[in-house]
Amino acid sequence: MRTADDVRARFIAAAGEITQALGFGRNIGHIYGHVYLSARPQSLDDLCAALGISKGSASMSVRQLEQWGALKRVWIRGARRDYFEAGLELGRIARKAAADMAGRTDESVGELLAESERWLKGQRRNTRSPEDIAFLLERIHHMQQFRTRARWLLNSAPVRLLLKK
Amino acid sequence: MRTADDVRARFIAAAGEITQALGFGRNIGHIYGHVYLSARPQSLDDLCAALGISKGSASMSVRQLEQWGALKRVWIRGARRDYFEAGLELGRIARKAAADMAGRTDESVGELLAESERWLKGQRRNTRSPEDIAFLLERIHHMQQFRTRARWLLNSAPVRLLLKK
DNA sequence: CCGAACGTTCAATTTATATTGAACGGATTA
DNA sequence: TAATCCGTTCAATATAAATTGAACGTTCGG
Repeated sequence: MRTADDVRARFIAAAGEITQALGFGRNIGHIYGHVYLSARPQSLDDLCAALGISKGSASMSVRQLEQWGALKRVWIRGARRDYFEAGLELGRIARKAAADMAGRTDESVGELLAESERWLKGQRRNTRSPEDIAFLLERIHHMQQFRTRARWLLNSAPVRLLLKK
Repeated sequence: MRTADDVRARFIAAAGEITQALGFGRNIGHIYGHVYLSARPQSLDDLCAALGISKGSASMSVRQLEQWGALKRVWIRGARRDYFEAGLELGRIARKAAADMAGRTDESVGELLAESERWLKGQRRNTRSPEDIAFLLERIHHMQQFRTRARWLLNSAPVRLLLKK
């Protein structure tokens, strides 16, 4: 490690590996890492030039990062381009990214569980395998309980504390 | 929805979509869903037959699920096959899966940050751009603080409470 | 208006990842 | 010891996802 840019390069590469391992491509991490270590706001073209990525990818990645609060658009007087600087509330960013990931699925699940429960309860009388129905009901309830606890956790004090800032 | 197996099928399909969206393939979710809704322990061949997946995939998936505590091996008297039943401590399972995901990267990051910090501190005197060095140091520290807070959160009481059971 | 500068979109492509299935080795039984 | 039954491994393949880049619409400046 001989220059400040070496520090940047390694940090950015590591950020890319992390976001890749987490299932958002490399570019997301590269972009955030680059802006995070930039003292001045960066334009889309800056990102493309600095990281060697396409404008299309930069545009889409930037939007996702914005939704997480990881990038903020800043307006520079009399400039036509958009500029971005890094959001620094890492906890909140992590929370939004995680919610983004989990949320893709979660909504439909509640409905599925409720519907299954309803049907199973209706079957208890007229089935030839009441034990099986009872077993399934038990499992559905078990799963619903977990979902309740998980929701509670997300609203608990310590979690909120970390994720505010 | 006309039979108990319809309930199973939809549950299993949903589980597969979730694990897929989370970046572990579909089979992981299918397998756990199937065993979770099975009253009796399941063998590898049971899984292959019920889900239409290969033995290789079943073997690998089962191992990962075991590491998360999502499946437990049970021995059945005088049987040569391995049998599996579902672990029901969903919180703990989720935690381990998340740790598995995050942990792939985390270790090396601490080292990278520490090394960067060391180098930057050594440069403060003999550089031509002291402001840039100072800026990078600030960001590195900011990131380290977040990591500290995140670790603290994972050991906090409410999180432990949810994840025990 | 016209032309250039930008950001966005999306089909095509590349890249990464999950999944398969044939080959292998250990263990059990005859 | 040979034959079979199982689970595992890993190179090949199939599948999913990220990334590109050309085409497009909009906005701004001249």
